[in-house]
Amino acid sequence: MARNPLTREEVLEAAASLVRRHGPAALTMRGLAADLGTAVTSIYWHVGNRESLLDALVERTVQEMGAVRPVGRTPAARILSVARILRRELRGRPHLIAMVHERGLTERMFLPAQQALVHEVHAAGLRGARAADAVRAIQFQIVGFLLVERNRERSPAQSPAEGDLWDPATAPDDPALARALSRPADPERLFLLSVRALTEALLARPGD
Amino acid sequence: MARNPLTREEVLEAAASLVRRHGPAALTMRGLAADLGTAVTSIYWHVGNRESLLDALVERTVQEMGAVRPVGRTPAARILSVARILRRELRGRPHLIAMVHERGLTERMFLPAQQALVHEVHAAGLRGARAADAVRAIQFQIVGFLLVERNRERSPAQSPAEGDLWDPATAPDDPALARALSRPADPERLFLLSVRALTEALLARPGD
DNA sequence: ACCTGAACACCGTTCAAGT
DNA sequence: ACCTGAACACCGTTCAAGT
Repeated sequence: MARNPLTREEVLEAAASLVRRHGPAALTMRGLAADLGTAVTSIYWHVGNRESLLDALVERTVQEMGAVRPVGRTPAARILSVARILRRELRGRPHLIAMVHERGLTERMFLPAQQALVHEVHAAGLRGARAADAVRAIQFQIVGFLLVERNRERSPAQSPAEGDLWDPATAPDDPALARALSRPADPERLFLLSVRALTEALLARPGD
Repeated sequence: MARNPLTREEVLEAAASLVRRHGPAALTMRGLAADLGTAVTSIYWHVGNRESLLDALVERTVQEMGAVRPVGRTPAARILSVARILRRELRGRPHLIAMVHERGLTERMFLPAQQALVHEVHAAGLRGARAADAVRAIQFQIVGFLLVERNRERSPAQSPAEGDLWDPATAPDDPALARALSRPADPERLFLLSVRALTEALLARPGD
């Protein structure tokens, strides 16, 4: 029955794996103890309580999102690459990202990306308060889009579906638009299109 | 001890009030029963169980978000007014909106707004797939921004704070930018600025 | 320093019984 | 048709006791 002494790291690892696979609701202290083959109360010795266990998982996730390396020739292209990188990272950890969001740490998670954006906006020639606005607008745009997209994926069958509302009868004067809106959106395309449009408007804007 | 017979509507009202004030975690079946002065089990007769009670609250919220009346002279102005209206509505029900989001119904909640956006984009001269893209990009932008903003508000003291990262030592070549980023963002200003910039880029873009 | 089982207060839910 | 209390299985957490 002897087993290596339990470590905090083991607890976190098992908990993270549980959350990754089945979401935070599936993480019960008793279930986790069963997974680890220890008494429930041992876990408390290592991580305090459930709340601080979740905090630790969130903290881990925030750290993991730290690396952002923009690529591309122009500032606009490099900004777009930041968007692309963030999208990929986010989509790999849906439950953990949701937990970061619930805890109000979404912004902190994106600070490294913000630094990258500052650099690019600066390279594009923006300065001062105008540069700050551009950085924040793009940051909000990227993060916001990804939150909406995640929601859409997890979403149950929608009723009424977008399609039901946009059949030709509702918009008789533009069947192509009705058709486009009744098809599911391609999120990646829409994402890149949106970031590109916003970036263009923000970088092009001259001083007033 | 006689009291009017409990109704489903009463249960929903009491539950909604509880959630509005203290969030969904504060809604326990036993606590709700105590508020209503009935046995816990009566509630089950009226609403099934906790899950479907929450579903009903969410459904209510989605319905309440139905009315959108754009105002303004130009399509761009009217789109901005839609954004403004949505922002106000959302901010009045933070907990309920979070629940809508958790249930993956954010999109459905915004269908009326989508219809309004279609109308405006159409008035601005966009047609077909291009119009559909513009509508969706703006919709994602608005919804996403509001989700991020809500997160920021609920957020605990951030460490490191934005300010810590953007002190003059970090960005020595643009003190005005460092200063701007170390001040808290003004969300309303940033929101309107972002929507305006994106709308401008999307409406101005000619066919290719 | 680390682990354990027993116990506590709290959940949501079911059910048989009442009127 | 509507309400009730008792009971069940499940939580997170504490604590005194072990090694």
